[in-house]
Amino acid sequence: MRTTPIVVILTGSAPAGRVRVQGWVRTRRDAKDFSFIEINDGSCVANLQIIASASLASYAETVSALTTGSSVSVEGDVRPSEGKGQKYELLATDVMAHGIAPVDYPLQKKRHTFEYLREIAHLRPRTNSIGAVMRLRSGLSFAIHSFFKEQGFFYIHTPIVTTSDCEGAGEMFRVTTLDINNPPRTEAGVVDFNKDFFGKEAGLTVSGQLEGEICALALGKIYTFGPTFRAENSNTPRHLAEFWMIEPEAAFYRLPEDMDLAEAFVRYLATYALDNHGDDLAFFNERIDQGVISRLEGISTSPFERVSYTDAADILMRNNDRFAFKVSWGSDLQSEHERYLTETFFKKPVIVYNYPKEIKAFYMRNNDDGKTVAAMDVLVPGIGELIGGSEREERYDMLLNRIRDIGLDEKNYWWYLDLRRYGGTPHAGFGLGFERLLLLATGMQNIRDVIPFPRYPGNAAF
RNA sequence: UGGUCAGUAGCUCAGUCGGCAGAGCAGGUGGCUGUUAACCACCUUGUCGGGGGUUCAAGUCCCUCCUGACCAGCCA
Repeated sequence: MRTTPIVVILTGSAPAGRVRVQGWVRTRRDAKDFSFIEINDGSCVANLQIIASASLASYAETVSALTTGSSVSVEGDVRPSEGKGQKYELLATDVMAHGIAPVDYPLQKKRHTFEYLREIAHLRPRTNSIGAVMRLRSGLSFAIHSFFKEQGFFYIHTPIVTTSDCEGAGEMFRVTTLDINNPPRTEAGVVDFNKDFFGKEAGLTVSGQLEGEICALALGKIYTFGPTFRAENSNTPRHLAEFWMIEPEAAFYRLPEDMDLAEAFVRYLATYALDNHGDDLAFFNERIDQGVISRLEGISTSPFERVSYTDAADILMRNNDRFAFKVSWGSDLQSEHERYLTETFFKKPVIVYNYPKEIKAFYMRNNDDGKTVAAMDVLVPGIGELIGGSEREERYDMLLNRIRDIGLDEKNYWWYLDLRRYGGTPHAGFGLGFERLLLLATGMQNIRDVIPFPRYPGNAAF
């Protein structure tokens, strides 16, 4: 007999008839002549209630031995529930245990802290919260591809191992096959990376942007969606050492089109979550964050605020008395400033654009005012920076001067400069941190709980 | 990495002024029975994060180390 997912049974317009379900026991309650068994198979947040009669052949040996966490196959007939709280239930004709969980099963029938669940990452996907996160994560991953396909973007695979550092994006993890206890050295005594596997220093990518630009200047519109690594000693609820980033890049786009794309993208994903993950969102709204659905509805329906850095700085300077760090034109926006703009002043997602060039990366396009670059950040309530993007400097001389001005070695960027020499075009793109999007979509507080196996300083178990 | 707070039973936590180690849940036994984190009664469970110090006496005060969370920085 084929197995029926619990989500299919519970969302059916009529009882599903004779079925087999397979999953894990959440709880068992014994009545006089039968037991209630609630099982969850991961297909949805809801459990299926099983009625296991004491007259079953397997009752004494199997049913009465079932504990929270045990795995079972159950066959029976779906029928309308006699009790309150569920539409259907399964009257079992056979209950078979695959594995009985001993009494030291770490997940109890009660609320656990997320800190505790991180210590048992091999079992936490069986919880309602993490299960819902992972289903939504899967759904939004699919939606990302749908959006870009609909918009005519091609999915590009940029390298994980790289020898180019996207300057300013962060510290890289080193990739090497050298013997770290006895590396080859040059006559000067420094480690000789010419003898390393790739013939030079290599690391894990901190961004696919530079390679993305290569492909955009051939295919027009592209995006990447892959793992990204930052070896920063960051200890916050918003940072991971390994995270997934979406980076679209489009030839002939300028900053306004880039902002339009970012806004349409976030709105599409919010709408997708509301339309396709209502049950999981209802769970988050009830148990995690009572504002999450209304926030997604706001994103889905109302335009983002757009404000230039200069105007944003004016707003902040008028309220300087409320900040620990006072704002003046040219200062970088601190977390408290970003959150004031999006959470207090505008109370919705805000796109800040045209930042002072001194506080932004070398590849961003200089504006004609000589002071600012065509950069933009999308700030959202509760998180701060969700997206960072820019129009790229496509003018060869301007880019070369910028590289020299800030002391980078132009030889390391020869191919990046070549793109400007051979048929360069205006182009723009941005990076969106997938886990930060999931924080927004779930209302979860810590980024370590929206990825199955989080990596952060001191932690890469599992 | 800096700042703040925390670490007590398997889990979630209380523990007052330094004076016998506690509750709920989980687990066990019995009862009840269409339950919903089932319910009722009784019972079991401790390296009070590690080390050192002060004291007649330390979960409690001091020093130190470890671990975690939050805030800040780095950014997505």
